[in-house]
Amino acid sequence: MNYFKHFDGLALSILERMQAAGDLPDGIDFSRVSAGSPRDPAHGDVALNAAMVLAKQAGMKPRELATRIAASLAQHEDIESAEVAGPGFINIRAAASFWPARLAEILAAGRDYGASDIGAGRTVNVEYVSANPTGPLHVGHGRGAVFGDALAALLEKAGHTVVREYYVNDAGSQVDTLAQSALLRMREAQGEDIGEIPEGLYPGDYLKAVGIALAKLPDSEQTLDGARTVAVEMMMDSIREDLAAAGIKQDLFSSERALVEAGRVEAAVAALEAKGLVYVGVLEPPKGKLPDDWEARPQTLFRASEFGDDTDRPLKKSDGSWTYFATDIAYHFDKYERGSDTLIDVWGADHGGYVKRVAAAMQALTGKKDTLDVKLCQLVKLMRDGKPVIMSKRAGTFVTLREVIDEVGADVVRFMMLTRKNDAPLEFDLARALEQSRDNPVFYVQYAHARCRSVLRHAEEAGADVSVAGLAAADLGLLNDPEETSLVKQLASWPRMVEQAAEAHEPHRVAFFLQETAAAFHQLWNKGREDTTLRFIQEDAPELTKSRLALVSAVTTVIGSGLAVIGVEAAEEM
RNA sequence: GCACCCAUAGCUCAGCUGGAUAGAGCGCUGCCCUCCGAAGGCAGAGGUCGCAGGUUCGAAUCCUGCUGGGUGCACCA
Repeated sequence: MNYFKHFDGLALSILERMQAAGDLPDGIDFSRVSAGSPRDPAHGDVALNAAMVLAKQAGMKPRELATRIAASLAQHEDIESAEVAGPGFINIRAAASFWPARLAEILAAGRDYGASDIGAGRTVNVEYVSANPTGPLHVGHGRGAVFGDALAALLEKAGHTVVREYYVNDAGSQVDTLAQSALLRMREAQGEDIGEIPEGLYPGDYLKAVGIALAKLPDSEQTLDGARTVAVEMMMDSIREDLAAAGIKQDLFSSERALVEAGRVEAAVAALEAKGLVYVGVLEPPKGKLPDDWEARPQTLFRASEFGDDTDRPLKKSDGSWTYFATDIAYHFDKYERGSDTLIDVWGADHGGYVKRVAAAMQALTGKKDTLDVKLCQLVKLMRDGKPVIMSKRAGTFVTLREVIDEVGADVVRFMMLTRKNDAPLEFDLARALEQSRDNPVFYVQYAHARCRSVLRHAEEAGADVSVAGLAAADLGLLNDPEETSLVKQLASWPRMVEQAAEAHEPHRVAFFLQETAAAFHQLWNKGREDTTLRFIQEDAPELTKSRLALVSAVTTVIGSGLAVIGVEAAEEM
């Protein structure tokens, strides 16, 4: 249960009753009424803004209205008190039984705790990674991969049906370059001295294996077409291995080539044409510094500027073939027509300039403004002990995702990639990621979980029943220390976190929530060092011990549930 | 020149879609191991939320204009 929504609902039903009784005018807008947490926990458990938001429409003073709402709220069995404070806040204190009930809920739900139905089964398509099949994944791809994967899991937890998709750019000139590079490696494999790899071809050693494979094929398949197929297949295999090593799961690998061959581009452009949004024209030269080879020429254009883009955009190249943009329109339209009403693309920040035109095309085709949400991931700066790791594609020393995973492990990579919001650059320090200290968020969260497990093991050795069923039988009302209640509140806010992070498409919030939860637990733990009556295991008080073990168990549940969204294993021991 | 993103403690960053006295970590100062894991925790110092306006009961958050940084800017993918 999202308990904020619960109290929100209580308030709304009171407001509706007041309206029915004529105490509030009809047609009043309740949509801005919402429950939040009070700045100071001493104020109560939940703060309600209803009176301040509605005062003007109701023609009443905020505090006056608040007093009346509060009086009704205080009647409810879940509410111990409702007090008016400040400019018109209603501070609600939940009934004594409320928090133990949340704890019981956590224990009963297990790892599913936090699941929500706000998605209502609607289908969301999350497209991520989609790296060109021309080489191994690098660290930047890794960020998008983790982000997309965690977002997909988050949306699923919030009740959406999710399609996790990878768009394979297996058509176009980059793949031709790949094929040519592979053919060169084939000649190398056949014993020819190929010397330096010419400028414009891919120099990476990873293509040697492709060359060897090509050399084994019959002559009839040692063509550009054959090389294209083999190279893309082998590159995708290696990418899939990298993804598997990172624990990234994708349901669908869509082929650009297949899309083009199925005539989807013509269909999408025809759909735009039917709306009168395609024409042949000459674009203004770009402002500022002009490309050397710029020349005015007539092109087939899409009226992107009518949908918020800066200029109209070409659909055809000068040789008459489709632009990448045209196939991309077709691809996005295809995803939409396959039944996803929301499309999320996870891109590198270097594609930022491309967002508007795709969004424009989607708006033109669907008539809706917000079907597409593009999440741009900023650069990952790889560090070691505070010093940047030198990355250079030219020198062949660029760091692959695989290398980083091999060094620090997939769990660490996944967590670290979510310690910044997607639109901020991320510094990833390889040394710090393995450090066992407060500095290292992955460790800190894992440590909290391991500590909990350790307590439960100790209790079990001492003969306590730490099974979920055993703990559920505990008298959870015995947990009345403020530190304990505040930890329960933290745990109980997980369902709301899931909903908010899912709505905002921001999986990093889960990583921060986990750190806060871990901190709340470590805090309580250390309280027990100073005040022995606060320790979880009280030998002379088995009932109290049981209820405290239930709390500890709930901590493992919530941390485990959060880590599952990120795709990180919860540690039993460190 | 234009578009998008960013600007919050000395440093690295959160900030619940507009709420009350803006929060963590690192660093600094002083503390806490006879103990279920000190691989942790407590307390203190540290802020004109880049600047200037605007919107309203209320702005770090929304709008406008600046300043400073990042990214990208015919037909490439």
